[in-house]
Amino acid sequence: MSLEEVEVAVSPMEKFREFLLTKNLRMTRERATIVEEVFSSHEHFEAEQLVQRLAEQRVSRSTGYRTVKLLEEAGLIRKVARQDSRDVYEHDYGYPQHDHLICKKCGELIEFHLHEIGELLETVARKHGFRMEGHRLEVFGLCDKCCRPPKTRPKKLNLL
Amino acid sequence: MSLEEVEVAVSPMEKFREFLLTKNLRMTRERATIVEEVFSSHEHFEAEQLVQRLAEQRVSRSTGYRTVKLLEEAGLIRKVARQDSRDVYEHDYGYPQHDHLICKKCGELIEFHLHEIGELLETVARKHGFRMEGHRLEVFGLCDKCCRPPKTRPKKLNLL
DNA sequence: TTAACTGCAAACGTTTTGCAGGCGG
DNA sequence: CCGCCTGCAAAACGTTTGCAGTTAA
Repeated sequence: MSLEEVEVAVSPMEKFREFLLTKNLRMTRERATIVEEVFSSHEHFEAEQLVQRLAEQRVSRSTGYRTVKLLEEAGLIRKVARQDSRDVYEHDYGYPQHDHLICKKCGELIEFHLHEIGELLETVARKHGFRMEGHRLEVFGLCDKCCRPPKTRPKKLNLL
Repeated sequence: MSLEEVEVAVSPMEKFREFLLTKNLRMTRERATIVEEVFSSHEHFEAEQLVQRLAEQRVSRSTGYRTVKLLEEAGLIRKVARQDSRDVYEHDYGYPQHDHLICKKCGELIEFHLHEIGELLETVARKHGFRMEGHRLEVFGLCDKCCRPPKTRPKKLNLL
C-alpha cells in the first residue's frame, strides 16, 4: 500500500510533465486532474471506472481514455491484466516490480514479487537475441476464500 | 511444430467430444470442422482469422466464435496474448507448456519453455493459499531482427 | 499567436445475442 | 421428439476519432 517502498526522485505529476515536454505536449487542468486521480490511491483500475470518477471533475470520457494512453506511454502506469474484456491498469512508476495471482471466481488480484523471474527471463531473452523491455505475468486460479467450500453453516470449518 | 512432443492419449477431436458429453452438448458438422481447422496446424491464431477460413467451409461467424469459446473451456486452446485488440489463441492440449517473447515492433511470438517458472509459481501460490490453475506470461521487447538498426547503409553507426 | 487540447457525438472493430428454423441423439 | 444448434442481422461492448471551439505557452 505504501508508496515509500521505492524511492521516487520526482512525483508522478512531475514525471508526467517531463514526458509531456519531450513530446511537445501540454500540461492541462484535465491532465493534472487525471494524474491526481490515478495516483490518489494505489488501486488497480479500469479505464471506464476512472472515466466515471473523472466525470465528477469535469473531464470527459475521451480525454480520460486519451490520457490513460499517455500515462502508459510515459511509463507511469501499465496494463497488468484483463478482466471481462477490460484492461486493468496499475501504477508502474514508483512501485516495485511485481505480478499477480488472479482469482477466476471473485476477480481479486493478489500481488506477489518473485525476483528470480526477472533474471530467468533476462537469460531466456538473451538466448534469443531478444531485447526484453518488460513482462506481464498473470497466474490464474482460485483465491483461498473462493476455493474453500461454501459455508452454508457459519461454523468453524476444520475440514480439509 | 510436431505434435508428438507430448504423448496424447486421445485426439483433440476425441477430447472435445468427451467435453461436449459432460456438458450435454452435441458434436455437429460445424464443431468438427472447427476442431479440424484449428488443429490442422500448430500456429497461433485469432478468432477473426479462423472465422474467415471457416467461411469457406460453410461455418458462420457466430458458430466460429461460440466454438472457440467452447474449445477454450474444454482446455484445448488458450489465449496466449493480445495483439491490437484481438486475442491470440494457441493449442493447449497436446502441446508442452511454454510462454512467449512478443516483439513490440513486428508482433512475432517466440516460444520458450522455462520449467522453473511452474515450480516458482506453485510455491508462491501455496504461500497465498491460492489454487493455481494456469498462467499467462508475456515478455515484451524487440526481437533480434527488429532491434538491429535498419540496414539502409550497412555501416557502423556510432551516433547517439 | 498557434499548435495542441477539449467535449461531443458519431464511428469503430470485435464479439455477443435474439430469434426462427434445423437437426443430433 | 426434445432440446441443443445454426445462420442471420442486429446489438453490445469498450475504445477511438473527426470536428469545431478553447487554451497553454
